[in-house]
Amino acid sequence: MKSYLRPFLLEALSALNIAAPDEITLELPRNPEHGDLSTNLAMTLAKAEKKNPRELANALVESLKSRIDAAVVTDISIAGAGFINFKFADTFYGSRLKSVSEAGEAYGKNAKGTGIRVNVEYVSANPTGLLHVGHGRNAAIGDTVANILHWNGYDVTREYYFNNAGNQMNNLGKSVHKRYLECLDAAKFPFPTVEEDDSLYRGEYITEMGKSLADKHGSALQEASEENLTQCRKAGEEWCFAAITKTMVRMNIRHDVYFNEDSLYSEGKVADTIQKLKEHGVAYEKDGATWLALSKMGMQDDRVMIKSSGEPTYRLPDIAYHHDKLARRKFDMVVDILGADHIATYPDVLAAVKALGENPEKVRVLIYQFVTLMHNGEQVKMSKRTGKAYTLDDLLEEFGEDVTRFFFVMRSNNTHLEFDIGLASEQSDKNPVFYLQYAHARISSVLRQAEERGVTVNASTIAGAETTLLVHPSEIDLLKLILRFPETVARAGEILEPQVIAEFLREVAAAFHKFYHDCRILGEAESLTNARFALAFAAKTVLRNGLQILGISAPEKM
RNA sequence: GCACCCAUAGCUCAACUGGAUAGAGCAUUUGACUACGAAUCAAAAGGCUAGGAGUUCGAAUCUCUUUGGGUGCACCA
Repeated sequence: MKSYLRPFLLEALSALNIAAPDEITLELPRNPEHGDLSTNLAMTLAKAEKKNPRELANALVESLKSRIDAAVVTDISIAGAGFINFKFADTFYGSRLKSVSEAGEAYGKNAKGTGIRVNVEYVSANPTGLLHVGHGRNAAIGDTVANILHWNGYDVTREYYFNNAGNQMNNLGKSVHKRYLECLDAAKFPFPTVEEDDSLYRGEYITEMGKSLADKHGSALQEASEENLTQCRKAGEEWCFAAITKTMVRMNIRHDVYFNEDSLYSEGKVADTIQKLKEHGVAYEKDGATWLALSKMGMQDDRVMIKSSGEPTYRLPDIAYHHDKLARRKFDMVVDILGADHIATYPDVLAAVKALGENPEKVRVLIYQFVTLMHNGEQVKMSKRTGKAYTLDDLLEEFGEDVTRFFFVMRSNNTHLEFDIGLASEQSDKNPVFYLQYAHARISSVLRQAEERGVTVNASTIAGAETTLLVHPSEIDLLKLILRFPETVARAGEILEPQVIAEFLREVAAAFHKFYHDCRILGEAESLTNARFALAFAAKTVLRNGLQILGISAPEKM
């Protein structure tokens, strides 16, 4: 609809000698009495043109009426302070249904991002343990955003920044070694309590690793030498990596690139970065440490990049990593998915990237708020002390990948997410995932029955259908939604919010259920049945494609 | 103490980045299966968008401020 009107609006503007604004906003009015689309063009231009908005609107409407086919747009009117409202003919929607069958599995895609290489980095959990619930939201958002960008035509690389260097990894090695010792002789080498050493990892998986090392090597690794600790660390890293990828696969997620942090060191990129920062005058030495001069870049305090001990802080490899993505690998756009606890860290990195001559606007940082697990109205606490926490695997085990993924993206990124365990396990109308899937299964069921009656419904059904027969309000509502899918994908691609897709699909499902309730499909006159087959098939296409973007299955039966 | 995020129906959240009468789901109440899946549909009720001031044709949205939550403020990541 919008794409139908835009050219006419541009023509009308130029006929009136008015420069077109960058963006012509066309909106769906909340109130259906205001027509099917509306624009505030006259109001936004009134000031610059020094005209009364309504006067301007009048001129525009006159000009539009002479250009637009009255059989397609049945009414163009002015309302309120100067809104121009458009009313489309009911038959217009049906006539556009062909676009669904022509595109098929690609319906909803656009080519906006053609030729633009984008790197989406998500999950990126340290290989020091199992993925927990928070990582789940990161994973679901990241993967869905990657899908959304793909549907917008971008050339997408899915990347996992594998944080396998640094202090946390050493702590992992130490923890495994202590468990290993405990396994050899618990009396002689008791595992330290939290009070004694709070840097240790305490999950059961550490004990498991210690045990397997003890089985394999006996007492050979007993000495806490660097060599032995390295071996423990390696074993821990491998174990965690295997566990993490397994969880990802289960969630229907496959990264294209696992970028190892330690490669930044081994390939000299960290050293190179610090060198370049110094050349640009934004790094200096003080008190035996190397600092990033953020105060020179309009920020408050300088921060340490290399500690006086010689170890880098997280900041330095992060800068090197982003510089690598932009300068060496030349991505046109870089998307980072970060939890709210990292909100204060990325401006440093962006400032440094800018100092290195790259455009920080190429980096889009998506911050998501935390997840609280709720059960019977009470918060499920996670315990650091015992190392026991609800893992992502637990959720997948209990609810399956569809429900888990959906719950993580059904709220906008920037709102706290309540993951209601009771609701997720409910296989009923309360559970929004089933609502969507049920609509898809219901359509599938009808199409199966058509098949039994010797009618195969497919894309050519739409091409051959008499769509002018689709005039029931429920049919029109469903048609409108189906046709809005491409612009919804485009919008999701602009704001990078998966929730937009989830909410849209809920609307489509609701419109289908209502249509199904109000209008019979089977057993009507052949032409009407066929038209409704076409509509149902189009709805199924939208649901299937949309669910695919969310990484959720579209079942034929439930 | 300083910075960032948030506050919308009883609960969980929307509101197309400034548009017209703020919308959904759940919960509550009440209706609809002798025809395609009732995991569905329909109806009712529910609001001074936390409080206050400002910006303009127009504010839940932008600015300031008060209150009440979250997060971060290391030579941790």
